Amino acid sequence: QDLEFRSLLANLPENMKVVPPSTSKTGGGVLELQKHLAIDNDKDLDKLKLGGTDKIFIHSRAAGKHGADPLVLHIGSAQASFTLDLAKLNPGKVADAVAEVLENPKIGKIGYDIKSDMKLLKSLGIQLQNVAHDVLVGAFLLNSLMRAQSLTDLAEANLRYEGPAFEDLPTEDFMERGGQFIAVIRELYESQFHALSEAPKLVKLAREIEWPLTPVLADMESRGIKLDVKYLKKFARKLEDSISDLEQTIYGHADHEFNISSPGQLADVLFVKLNLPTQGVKRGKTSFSTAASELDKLRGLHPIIDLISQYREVTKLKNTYVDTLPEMVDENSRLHTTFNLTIAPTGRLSSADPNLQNIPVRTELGRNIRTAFVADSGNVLVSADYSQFEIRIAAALSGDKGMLEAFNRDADIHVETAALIYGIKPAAVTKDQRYSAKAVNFGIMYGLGPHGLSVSSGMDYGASKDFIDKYFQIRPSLKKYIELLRSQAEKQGYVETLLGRRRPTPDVRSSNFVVREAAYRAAINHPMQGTAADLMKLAMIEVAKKLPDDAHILLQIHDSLLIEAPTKKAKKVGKILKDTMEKVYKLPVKLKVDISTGKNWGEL
DNA sequence: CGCTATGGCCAC
DNA sequence: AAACGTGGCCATAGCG
Ligand SMILES: [Mg+2]
Repeated sequence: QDLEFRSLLANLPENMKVVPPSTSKTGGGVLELQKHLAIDNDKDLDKLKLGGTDKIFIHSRAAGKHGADPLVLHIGSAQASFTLDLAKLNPGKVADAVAEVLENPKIGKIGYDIKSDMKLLKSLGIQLQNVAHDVLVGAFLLNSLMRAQSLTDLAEANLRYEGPAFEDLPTEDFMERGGQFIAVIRELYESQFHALSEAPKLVKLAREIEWPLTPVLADMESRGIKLDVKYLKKFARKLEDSISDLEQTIYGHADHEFNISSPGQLADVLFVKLNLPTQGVKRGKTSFSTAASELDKLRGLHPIIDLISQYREVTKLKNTYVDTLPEMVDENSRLHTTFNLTIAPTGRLSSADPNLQNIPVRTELGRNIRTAFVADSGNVLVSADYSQFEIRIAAALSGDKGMLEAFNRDADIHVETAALIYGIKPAAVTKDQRYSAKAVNFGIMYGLGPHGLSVSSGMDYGASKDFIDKYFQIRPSLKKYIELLRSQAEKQGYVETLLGRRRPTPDVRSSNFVVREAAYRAAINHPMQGTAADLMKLAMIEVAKKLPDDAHILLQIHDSLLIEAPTKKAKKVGKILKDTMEKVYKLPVKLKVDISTGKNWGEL
């Protein structure tokens, strides 16, 4: 009915369903629909004609995750579009019909979330070449604060589309509206092409980073990483025993059973039943906080505190990782994450379902989970970590002489910072002094203030203020740089990374102090976190090009890459990684990458 | 039962 | 009221 002759179509044989060019009324806007043909039997595949074009538009749907069990492929040029019923068509014949176009590096591919299309095509044995534009990523580059990201959201916001949603459609409707999908993607592309013409840095960022990164991420997600499920199940039983013991001891101290995982019930036990002091303990909306930072203030007052901390650590590991990850492996015991490109305004990737960017490493107990991530037989895992990545970038962006000099002679930046602040020689810096300096080196990049430092360090407010003042005395360029960012956020309305990735800063003009200051801190952090993210992406593209065919990037964790490679090639791969990553971009600061190799991730 | 808010905590 | 940035996910609790 959108096209006004649905009933006519319904009475035609499938292969006669040719819809002529038309316009589709969609409320305020009008979609320019091209001639469209649905193909659901192999002999009609020869009707698929996309020749004589340098761009094609695609969109697809699969029943399974990561492109498994493909259902539909919409594919179109500026003149005509086609819908392939992949459930009915022979996969080999589909591949024969479309590979010439999809694998042709001279024909640019344009879509919405092309990474998903690429994974579907991979499952058909098709390696899509030449990502020319992704309207999801394009919209995000133009406004990285954009949260409404569905195709319908984009069409409504940019094309004045007011028709029915494109999401949550029965497959039948998804197929029937192929012409509309292609038309919306084409019109969003045209709209973004125009908008980007006024932001040449974003065009370059897209062309040199986001588009070439897309196939790299699709490969990483499709390949997955092997999990030793047996090992984790054994670890689960250990944790279970530990949890039972902790529970019984905690109930003993409380004199009754309660749900330790309920912050409300726990607060009741601590502050009412056991009468522990609430002075200096943070208040939440509902009750006194029982967060780890608050339990620290009560440690030593009662043996139950330490038990609760242990209970939290063990149940966190068991519920979030040990019990969950084995449920998510494929038939080859491999885990497939999804790397999202359009969540973090700084340009970082995020990882979800499962999140493989937050696998524990800090505690001995937690590191057991990393041990369960293993190389396939005959292979090893190779990790490559940028050392002090964001702080080095802070030095480069601010041009701070002291920091640049320290990094360029490979000094320990936290020791150097402590020595300057305390006015002593680096060799005389104590562990505590280094620890304080480290907290500030990191904190400054997040817009840390005296209050925050006092809360996290235990120093009083005055001492914290002195410490930060001294810090800026020894890093004057960094202070100036932060002031510049605050001013840019306010006067220009956005801040940007070295490569021009923008973050709009509307909230620095908020009348609410909390909202306004939070916006300034995000603005300060953006160029450092974002430049690191940009350079890591660039490194991934280069690494993927240079690795031998039997070595593969599996994961990216912001400043590190995890690679799976044949044991025999581990050394060679390590060299490629270190060399490529350290030289990724010409900066006034040296970049340093540490390489490590092992059979599992816990060894690295 | 699914959705949302809250408190909490894992990573960089 | 909060005071340190970027994420994702867990259990609990309340609601319709
Ligand atoms: Mg590191």
